[in-house]
Amino acid sequence: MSWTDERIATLKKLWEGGSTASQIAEELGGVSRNAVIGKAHRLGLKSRPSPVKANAKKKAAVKKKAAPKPAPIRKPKAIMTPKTAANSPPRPPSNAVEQAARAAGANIPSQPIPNKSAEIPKIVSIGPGGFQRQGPGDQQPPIPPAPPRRLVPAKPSPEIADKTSLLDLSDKVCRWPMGHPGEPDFHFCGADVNPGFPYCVEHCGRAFQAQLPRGARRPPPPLPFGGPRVR
DNA sequence: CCCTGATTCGC
DNA sequence: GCGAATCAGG
Repeated sequence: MSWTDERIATLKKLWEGGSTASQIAEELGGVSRNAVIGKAHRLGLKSRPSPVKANAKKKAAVKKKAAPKPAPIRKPKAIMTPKTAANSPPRPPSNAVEQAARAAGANIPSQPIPNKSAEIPKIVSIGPGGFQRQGPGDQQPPIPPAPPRRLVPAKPSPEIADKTSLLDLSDKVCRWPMGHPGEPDFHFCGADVNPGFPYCVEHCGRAFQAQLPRGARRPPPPLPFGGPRVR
């Protein structure tokens, strides 16, 4: 079978549609899975989740078949025969020079990723209004021209304007977190605390299982998150 | 073992 | 250009 325009179009469609090479081959008929993959690559379309390529962890000195195969058996395409060619004996690479050259020069990493020496958890300081203060070592010279970035409003966004920030916490306000840390509008409840508790009455109801009154003495409630801080 | 895609290289 | 053979991860 030859690759007619129509067949190529089908290949493209299915390939980009997410079908596996096997499925495509079956759909097209008359071609093997390998043929499909080979054609796909030749067409330039590629890069679909490959089990092999997904990881570029360990460098594998890929040695290909320089192995002298006495009987190059080309089998009929329709037949899949289990192949067992374990070539353990060291084979003399007939193209050793080529391989050496390839190993030496041809394989240059296309991307020398500028590694930022790992990502160190940075301690940031939040200024009034929720701005993130810049530390002495935080300067980033390489942004001289005005970045197309949108400027932060002079006053805190309405979203969090009235919200209780970390710095607003005290023994008198409810520390119940609203939202999740890292979210833009993460804040704390901030309502008046239920005396003796880190939360307001409402959130005490959520933090502490209502269980209870047993004797005169109020048993200590189940401790949430390590328990209320007593100061 | 099966599956997958990637790659090589004789044709 | 084609695709079998082979590799290698899931």
